[in-house]
Amino acid sequence: MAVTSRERVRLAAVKLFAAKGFHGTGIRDLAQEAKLSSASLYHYMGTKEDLLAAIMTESLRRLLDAAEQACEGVDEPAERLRTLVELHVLAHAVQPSETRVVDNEVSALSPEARAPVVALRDAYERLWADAIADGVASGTFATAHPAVTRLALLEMCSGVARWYSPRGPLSLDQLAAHYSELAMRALGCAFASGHTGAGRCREVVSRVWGVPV
Amino acid sequence: MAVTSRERVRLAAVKLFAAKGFHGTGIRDLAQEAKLSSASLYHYMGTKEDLLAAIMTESLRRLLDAAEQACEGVDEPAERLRTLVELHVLAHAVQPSETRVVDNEVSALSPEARAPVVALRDAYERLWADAIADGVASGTFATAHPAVTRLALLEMCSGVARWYSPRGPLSLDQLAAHYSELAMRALGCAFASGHTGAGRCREVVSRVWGVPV
DNA sequence: TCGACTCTATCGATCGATCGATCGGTCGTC
DNA sequence: GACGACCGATCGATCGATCGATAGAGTCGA
Repeated sequence: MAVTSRERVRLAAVKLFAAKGFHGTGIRDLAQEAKLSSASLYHYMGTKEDLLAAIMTESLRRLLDAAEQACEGVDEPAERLRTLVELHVLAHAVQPSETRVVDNEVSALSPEARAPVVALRDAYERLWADAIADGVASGTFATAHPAVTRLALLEMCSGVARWYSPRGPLSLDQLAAHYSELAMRALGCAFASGHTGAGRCREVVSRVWGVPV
Repeated sequence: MAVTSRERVRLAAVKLFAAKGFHGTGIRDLAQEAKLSSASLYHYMGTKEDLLAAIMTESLRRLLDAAEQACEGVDEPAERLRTLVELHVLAHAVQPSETRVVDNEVSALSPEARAPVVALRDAYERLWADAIADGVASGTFATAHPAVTRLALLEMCSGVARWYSPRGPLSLDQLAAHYSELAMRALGCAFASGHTGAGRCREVVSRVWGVPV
């Protein structure tokens, strides 16, 4: 069989949790989407909350790995932040459902299940914080409140998952380049040296998420 | 009585819908928060969905009115966008629950209830689109994809409701000024003429939402 | 080669709990 | 005595989850 039942359950959950929310999605909705009975679902998962937590940690784990791979050897802070922005935007554009679940359903988790998810999220945001702090320290970036700027840029980039459509006028490359330009400008770094890492981001996204970019 | 039951129901709904989502909030949760029985709730509202729709339309109506008031007589595009950004950020900072419900729970509405909400949202975004288009036309702004930039800035500003705390290091004034600066930079308009409308935004927010700013 | 046995994948039926909503009331106040 | 405010009890529906069962594929000793 090309797609296992286990994979169908996961895909169904990502799709429905993103579209209707965790609490808005019933076990029977999940079963119908995965073409299984509601009882069979429990052969592949623990509780509904376990399923959500697994999706979130796996998705964040992938994003964190991808970001670390893409940044490897990129020392110049502006270049590193460009890479982070482009990777984030590409990930949110090619996996909007997954990223929407991660971004919107954290509050549906119990405190115990939430902790590891928040830890992964913090580790990921640390990459952004370090790149911005390095850029500020070296004089490349000029921003009065680096932490606020980081949050603003992250929210800006995550928003892509809420509206981007591949049928729209922008290609993924154009989208990533535009956001990277917005971020550089916001950081007072409009005339940064030529950016050469876009291809590497595409390659990492393609490999980590297994989709053509 | 200082606070009517009707107001308590509304406040309870905003608080709980923002914290746990529409589907994650039960009628009994609402009743407990509003200090009423679940039966009495229905003396003040229609269905649970009616309550959500009323909160969303009222909240968006207020935001749209406030934006129109704040922009009245502001002709210079950069100045107009600054005003919109500051108003949006202030509104999201002082009313995070309301704005989170508006931003996150649209998909919980049935198509019939959703239409007027989306129409209001579109009218509001039109103000942003016009300001950006005017600025691009007059050469004040430089952006390759105005529509994408508008979405990026809107998501960036709306994100404030997800993290801002008045106990943090930034005052509301500093927050609004910083976001307005980020937006101007992103639009390639870093050296815009002195901004004088911050006081007007504070006044409008204070009046429309009835809170001290 | 053949039964006996095990394991995986799946299901219909159903559990107790909770859901949103409604009923027929009881208060106090004007 | 009419009315607005409010509630205990309860409705049918749906919730997440579990039950015992079955069909089929693989395993293994005789």
